[in-house]
Amino acid sequence: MFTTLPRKRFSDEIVEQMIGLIKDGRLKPGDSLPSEREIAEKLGVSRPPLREALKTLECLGFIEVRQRRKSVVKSVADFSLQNPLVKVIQGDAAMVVQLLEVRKILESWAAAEASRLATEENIQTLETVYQDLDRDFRNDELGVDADVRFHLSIYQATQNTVLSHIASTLLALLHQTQRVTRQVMFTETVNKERLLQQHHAILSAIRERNPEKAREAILTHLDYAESYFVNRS
Amino acid sequence: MFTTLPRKRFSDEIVEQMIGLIKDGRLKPGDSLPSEREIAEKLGVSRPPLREALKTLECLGFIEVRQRRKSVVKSVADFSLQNPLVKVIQGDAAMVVQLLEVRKILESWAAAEASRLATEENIQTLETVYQDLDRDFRNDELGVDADVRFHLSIYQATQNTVLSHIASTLLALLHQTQRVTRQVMFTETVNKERLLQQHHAILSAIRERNPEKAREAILTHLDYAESYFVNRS
DNA sequence: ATAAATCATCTGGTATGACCAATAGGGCAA
DNA sequence: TTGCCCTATTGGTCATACCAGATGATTTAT
Repeated sequence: MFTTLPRKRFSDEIVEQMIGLIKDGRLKPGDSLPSEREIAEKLGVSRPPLREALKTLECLGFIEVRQRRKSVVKSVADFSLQNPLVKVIQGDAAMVVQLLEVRKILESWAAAEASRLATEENIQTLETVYQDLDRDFRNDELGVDADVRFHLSIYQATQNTVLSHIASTLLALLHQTQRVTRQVMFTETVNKERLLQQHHAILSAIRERNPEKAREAILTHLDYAESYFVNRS
Repeated sequence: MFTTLPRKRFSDEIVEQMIGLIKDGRLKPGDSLPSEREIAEKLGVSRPPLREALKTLECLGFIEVRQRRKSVVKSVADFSLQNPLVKVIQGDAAMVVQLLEVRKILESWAAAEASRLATEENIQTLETVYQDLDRDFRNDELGVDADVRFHLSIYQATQNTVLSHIASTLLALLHQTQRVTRQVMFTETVNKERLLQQHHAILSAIRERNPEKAREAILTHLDYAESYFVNRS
């Protein structure tokens, strides 16, 4: 007779509504949100539930909340550097290896698929990021950011949004662990050259639209990273 | 000289601390947390930031917050049915296909790996879940829960925690969309038989420790699901 | 004695209003 | 024009209060 009313928490409803706005394009990446007080008033809720909703959205990677600045809508592309899940994996060598394993599976497929489906724009992005990586290395920087962006760009070139979203989570996990590994790695200059060359191979393969080559290039790269990590531990 | 103090938000610190407790095993899946007021007092913070921390933990899949009940620690295994990300994918046919694509990649690998690494316990779990699925079907239920558990069990049998965690997110997305698809699917009884047989094939292959067969069985299953979904849309 | 109804208590969800620290932007002074 | 300072505004936090529903023990009726 009567359908039970949802009685959902306000925060969840707000989350849904805002995701809807983002999906519809009424909120675009880069847009900044009004202040919390303003949003709360417009929605007719108080700040605490609103803040919980923002927390959730931050957690899901849709927005970035910055102290004393307005929150901004992120692109799914922007990986969340402060993902708390990082804490789970950090310092756990076994998990780093497991993470690499998962990356091998997904990224080898992504590279092959990107070779087929990448748009000109996707390839342009990859080239740019590669240049950034090259510059970072020459400036004796670790280039972790550029590296993560490079791999993320590959995922995006598959035109698979779901995959991109998962990848951004995975790579955020990577971001922290990388920093330590690389510091050791770069005590030998040759490693830099090798890494750069591996990335170049991946880029070339995708540009040449050669799926098999791209897959192999990625696997070579990840195997190299893994062997280095395993030997170090 | 002086290291800059973190000045992190309380909520983030709480999240880290609780994840630490879970990692250390001092909080085990199934344990119920004290009440919010109690935790807040012990931590020396007020409820709002504490609640934001709990929101984050819920979002990450570590705990489940239930109205008027105490929050409980979840196993990474337990997929969160109310994952807000569901709302993004829901009703978006393109994303459902993308999701299936990602599952093919991960799950075919997982099935093969499970065939190699599954413990006796893992296989026992799979058998039990398969029986549940069979029972549900015979009782004219949709068996979405059992289905999700079945596939999740395969991921867990790979002994890769990172993968299991990702999978639980993916399968939570699936959970909602499945319900609709199946209702249509089961208007024809033959589909039930076929699904059951496909699951049995997967189970058998893993039990026989035959990675290639397991991989093929999974792909057959997912291809079947995809074709059904694509034709329906 | 047992089963059912009752009620105080506890829970999470929300509201309100206040304060803090740090930033951004405008106005002021040089 | 340039550089500094001040203030309004922002997110982060606290304290308190109230609500509605679940819990569990107590009381009541059988």
